[in-house]
Amino acid sequence: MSKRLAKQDWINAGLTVLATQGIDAVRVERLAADLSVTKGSFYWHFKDRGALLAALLGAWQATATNAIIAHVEERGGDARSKLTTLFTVVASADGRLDRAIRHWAALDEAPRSALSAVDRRRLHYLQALFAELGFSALEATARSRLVYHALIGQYAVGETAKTDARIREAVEIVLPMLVGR
Amino acid sequence: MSKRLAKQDWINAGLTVLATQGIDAVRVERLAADLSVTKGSFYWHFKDRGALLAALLGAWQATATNAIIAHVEERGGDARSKLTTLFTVVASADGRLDRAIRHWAALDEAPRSALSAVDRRRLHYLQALFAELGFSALEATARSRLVYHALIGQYAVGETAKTDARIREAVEIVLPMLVGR
DNA sequence: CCCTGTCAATACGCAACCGTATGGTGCGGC
DNA sequence: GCCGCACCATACGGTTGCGTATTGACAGGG
Repeated sequence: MSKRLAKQDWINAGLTVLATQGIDAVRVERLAADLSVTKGSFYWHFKDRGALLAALLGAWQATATNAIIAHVEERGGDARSKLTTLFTVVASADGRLDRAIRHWAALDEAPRSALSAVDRRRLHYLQALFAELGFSALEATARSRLVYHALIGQYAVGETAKTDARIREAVEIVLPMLVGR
Repeated sequence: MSKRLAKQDWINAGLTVLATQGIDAVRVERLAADLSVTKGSFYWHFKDRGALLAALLGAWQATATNAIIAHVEERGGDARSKLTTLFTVVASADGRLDRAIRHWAALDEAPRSALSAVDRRRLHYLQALFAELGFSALEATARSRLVYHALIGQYAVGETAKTDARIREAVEIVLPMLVGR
C-alpha cells in the first residue's frame, strides 16, 4: 500500500483537478497534499509547474483528438448512424476536462493552439460525414459547424440531468433535421 | 484629469479583467495597479474581494439577461426575421465575458445559479420563437436547445475571424434548416 | 553488506495577495 | 478659512504558493 509515485501519478492528479476546478487550481503544493507527499517529490519529477502543465496538455491532446472519433468509427455504419452514435456518446460523456482546457486556452497560447488543432480535426471529420450524405462542400461545412458548436455548447452549458430524454430528442428530432434537406 | 474613483470604476475594471483573464485574475491589488491607486481605496468601497465578485456578477446579470433579447425585439418582425437578427447580433458580439462567467459558474455556486437563470430565460425566449413558427412544444424545445447550444458553442470555440462569411452561412444555410420542416 | 540510484522530507528565501489599522489629502459647505 | 466627509496612501501581519538546496529513506545489484 501507498507505494512511491511515478510521473504519471502527478499527471493523473493534475488532470483530475484540472477537470474539476480548472487550470488555476492546479498547484504543486495542492497536488502534493492530494497525493500525500511533499513537493520535494514533485520537483524530482518535473522541472517546474510549467512542465506539469505541458504534460497535462500533452496527455489531453493524445486522447481527446481521436477518442470519440475512433469510437464512432469502430461502431461503423453509414454516415447517419455514425452521427447517431456520436450524439449518444457525447451526451453521456463527461466534458469537464474539455471545458477546462477550453477555458485554459483563453488564457494561454500553448493550449490555444493545441485546442485549435483538435477543433479543426473534429470539424473536418464532421464535414466528411455530411459530404458522405451528399451535401455540397458549402452545405457540409455549414452543417458540420452547426453540429460541432451545438455539441461544444452542450458541454459548456453543462446540463447534468435527463440524458435519456436528451439523447432521444437529439436522435429523433434534431438529427433528422440535420441530415434532411 | 485622473479624478477620484467611484464604486463603478472598480466594477468596470473588474469586468474587463474578468472578461479577458478570467475570475482568478480578478485580484484587488492587481485592479488597484490597473487603476493607479492602492488597495486602500478598494477597501473603502468594498467590504472584501467577495463583495466585488458579487457586484461583478450583479452587473453582468443586469445586462446579460435582456441585452440581446431586447435588441432583437426592438427590431421586430416575425419570428424568422427575429432569428436572423439574433444570429447577426450574436455573431458580431464579444462573448468573452459570457465565457468567463460560464467558467466561473463551474467553480462557484453564486454564478452557477445566476447563469442557470439566464440560460432558462434565453431558452424560453427561443422556444417561444419556434412556437410562433408553428412547431409543437416538443419540436420547439428541441430546436431552441439546438440553437442555443450552437450559439453558446460559437462563443466557446471563440472563432475570431470572418464574421461576414459566417453570418451569411448562418442566415442562408443554417437558418432555413432550423425553421424548415 | 554496502553502495548507488531513485524518490521523498525538511527547511529556506521570495513574491503575490488578503485584510486591517491608521494617518493623510482635498473639496464642498458653512 | 476651517471642518468634516469621502477617498486614498502607508504600513503591517498572515497565508499561500513557487522554486532551491540539502539531507534522508529504501530497494536491488554487486
